[in-house]
Amino acid sequence: MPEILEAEVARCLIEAAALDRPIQDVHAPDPWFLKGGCTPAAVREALVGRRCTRARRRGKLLCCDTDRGGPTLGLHLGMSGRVIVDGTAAGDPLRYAPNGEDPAWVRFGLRFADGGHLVLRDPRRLGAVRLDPDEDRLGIDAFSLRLGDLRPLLRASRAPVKAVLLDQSRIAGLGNLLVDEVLFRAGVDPARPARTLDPAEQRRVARAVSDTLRILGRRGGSHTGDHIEARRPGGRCPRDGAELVRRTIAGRTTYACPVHQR
DNA sequence: GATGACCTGTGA
DNA sequence: TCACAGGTCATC
Repeated sequence: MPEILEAEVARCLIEAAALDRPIQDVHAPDPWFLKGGCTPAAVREALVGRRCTRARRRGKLLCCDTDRGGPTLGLHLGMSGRVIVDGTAAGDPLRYAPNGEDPAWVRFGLRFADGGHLVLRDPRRLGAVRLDPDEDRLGIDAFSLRLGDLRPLLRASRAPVKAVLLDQSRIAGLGNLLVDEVLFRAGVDPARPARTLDPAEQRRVARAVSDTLRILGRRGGSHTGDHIEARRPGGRCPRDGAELVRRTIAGRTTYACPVHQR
């Protein structure tokens, strides 16, 4: 599913292919998909005639600024959303999500005056579009997370370390798969109360976040982790061969190695 | 901070 | 036919 890596790929696609093209029409066939109280008519009114000037990202949220004082268009991919510009989709096929092309899955689109279009396709309908999203509700972007940012977050919480890493208001961008991969690499049990991590473990987690984003980013997304293939009942740890333990932590399915994640 | 609802395609 | 996947939000 889309996490920060998929969002970044989508941002790059928008930046490369959708900026500075006048918006001629807005396609919003699914009012439910529009959040923050806006309607298809309001979005059309706000965007038609403008151009996107910049594509930014904070965590998993895509922000497209528009010209002449227009609103920022916020796009969220939910768990199955993909951005498509002129028929080209960003990134690899998604795991746990359909990858077909059913037109009914198009939840939102911009048609440009030149005839091209930007589309958000989301079979599961858990994505969202809104105008002027509140970006400050999100914490520090995971790409810029440093040990000095992470340490106080961990020290301040009795919740499982996994819950802290998943909390978008503290660290923006990490989803279920990336967090499991990070803790796998760091050798830390996801259920450990965050504040019980010692300085060496804090360092390993901070390092694992940046390593994981860099390495999986190069490989092509959050579904390319070392840990992912073992992510099934009976799966074995690729590091030491132990059978992974499946639990629910922070409300999410969690796989961890009972031998080296302590 | 934890839990369940939201939504729907997939695979058993 | 049904459990399950998961990001986010409302509610406890």
